[in-house]
Amino acid sequence: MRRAEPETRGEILAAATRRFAATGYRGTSLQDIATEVGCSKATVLYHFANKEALLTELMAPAITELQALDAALTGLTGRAAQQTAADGFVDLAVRFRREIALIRGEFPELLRQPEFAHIQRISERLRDALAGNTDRPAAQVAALVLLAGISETCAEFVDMPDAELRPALLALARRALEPVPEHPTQDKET
Amino acid sequence: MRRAEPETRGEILAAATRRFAATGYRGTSLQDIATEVGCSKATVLYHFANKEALLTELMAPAITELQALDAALTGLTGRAAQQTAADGFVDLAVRFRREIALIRGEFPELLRQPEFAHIQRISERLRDALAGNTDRPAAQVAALVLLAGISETCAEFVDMPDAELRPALLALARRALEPVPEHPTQDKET
DNA sequence: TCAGGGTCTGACCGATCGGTCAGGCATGCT
DNA sequence: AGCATGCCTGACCGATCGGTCAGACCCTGA
Repeated sequence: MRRAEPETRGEILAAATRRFAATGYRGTSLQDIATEVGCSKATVLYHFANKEALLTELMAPAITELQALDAALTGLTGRAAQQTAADGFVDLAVRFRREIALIRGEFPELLRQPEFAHIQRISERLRDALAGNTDRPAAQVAALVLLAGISETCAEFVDMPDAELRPALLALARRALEPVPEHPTQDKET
Repeated sequence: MRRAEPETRGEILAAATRRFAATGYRGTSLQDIATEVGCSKATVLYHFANKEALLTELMAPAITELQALDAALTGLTGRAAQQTAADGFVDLAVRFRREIALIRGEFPELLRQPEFAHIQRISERLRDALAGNTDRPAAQVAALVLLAGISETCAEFVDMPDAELRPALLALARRALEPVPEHPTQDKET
């Protein structure tokens, strides 16, 4: 199966995207991807060092922007952190719906691997920000429900237009988030 | 490793619960369970027909109550359906936190198997009820965010006392759910 | 004493997984 | 022509998976 142009790499990426989205990362074998492309499994491993390299390349843009959101969050507290986190996360989730769908359900498990430890930490900071940097259980619960729920919903509604999905999520987040005081922990006002 | 009393079966169930909760259903091998119990893999398969039978036995009580909630939903529409679904689902999610944690993340995949097709249908009806039986995207989005978010949150906060978790989730659900007209489909007013 | 049934096990099976490797083929440079 | 290089492949590897099976062990009842 000789190919005229060296587009194989791109085709592998595209096929991997489809298969990961359909059956998950763990549920997709290199053979599955190779079959969909129409090449051999060895060819897939010629273009990518291993299965994980495929996933990381697919997720790279999303991770970059997630880190940017995390950076934008530093220094913010209370309501400001809450709103920045909510708006920023909804935006990311909507735009990177496909990427979220790729690792659907396998998020907790993938995060446990050391390579993704920093993402784990980012998502924790995101949760704290959404909770307005409060330890109050109700705020933590609301923050986690939103984070997890928005991710899953975006993965589920891959075909809904951005213009419908985004405002619906933003409105929901505004309704759901508990208002918090401006200086939450041990607040004395500066 | 002879055992004095025939408690092996129970020990296997307990070990399976711990392992599934720690590394997921797919991420746990029969050998893992056998090692934790201190018996052979063959013994696990002597007491349970196969791996799936272990899971279904673990999930049976939760599934039964989920079906009961589904039954209580029939005939209800609009606000009544919304509130019954929200209260009922929060209650189930809180009480069966451990069971949710067992299949964490693998829900979509497990649902795809024909044995669990009826649960798939129940969760769809639950989502419709939470949305107040409306097709409006905003309502469907809110319903799915709540369903997925509450499940994940309960699985995450396994150690939070019911008395804290339940009211936090109920308050959140009440805030998050869009009010819907009483007779939603083909509505003209509002 | 012996038979039978419940419990448990090691050895084994076929399938599938991610990954390796030596080599084949086409192309383009020298 | 000869050679290097990029692309691709079949054959193969060790590991692990869920599951099977013949038989060993122990207890009980006749």
